[in-house]
Amino acid sequence: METPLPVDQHSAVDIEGFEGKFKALADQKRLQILFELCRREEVCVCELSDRVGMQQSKLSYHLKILLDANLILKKTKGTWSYYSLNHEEMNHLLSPSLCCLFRDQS
Amino acid sequence: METPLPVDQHSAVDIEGFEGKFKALADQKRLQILFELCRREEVCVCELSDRVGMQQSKLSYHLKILLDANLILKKTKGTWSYYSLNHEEMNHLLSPSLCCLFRDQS
DNA sequence: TCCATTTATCAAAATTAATTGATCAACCTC
DNA sequence: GAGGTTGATCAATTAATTTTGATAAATGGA
Repeated sequence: METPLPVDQHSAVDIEGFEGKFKALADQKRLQILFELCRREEVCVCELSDRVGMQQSKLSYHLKILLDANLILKKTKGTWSYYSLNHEEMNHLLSPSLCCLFRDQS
Repeated sequence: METPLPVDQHSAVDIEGFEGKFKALADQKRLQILFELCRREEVCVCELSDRVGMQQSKLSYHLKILLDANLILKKTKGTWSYYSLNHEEMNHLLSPSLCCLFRDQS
């Protein structure tokens, strides 16, 4: 049996939110997706599927995780879904040097 | 069957290394540990165990993951192990605003 | 030496996450 | 409306991670 959680209000609140974001980043395939999204403006699922060599259902699974973590954004046009990087969120999370990996070099 | 991996040399190399670091960050208990380590210089396992309310074997398991990811440092004195935050690595990884969560406010 | 303390590690069980192939809903064109 | 396309979701399987309690190694003190 463990003693109850430590009780730093501040940490409890903030840390919970970050777990999800780091979980989303903690996967090579999802990093690959983010890296790819960086290099294009908006990409539809079928194009992304080609680019990263991942079957559609698997890709949708990972995109959902990234979307739930608010690391990417989604725009729907008819049957198509276009995904893009949430630069603001990424920059808020990662160091400037790391951001470069996930942002256009220009 | 999936097509082979996408072939951006640069991404492949860099991304692989970050997966491990983000994996280490992707857990509430480990974020708690990091947060706690921030507020002290060097902390031994038994003190940390009290502070975060986690049994010793579990804590050692998580400390090892953080250590393997190079996010924390370890110093041994006799039977005691003292852990501390690897500020350099954390700062290299996280945004300045996020670093603050894991660094002394001074 | 004997005993208590600190910490790491192990194997088993429990929990959580990822993959797969199939299906479904929405939309578009003819 | 029929048929094709896009993309989300589902259930079942597989894989990976975490938890647990026990044990072991190393140290220090009586």
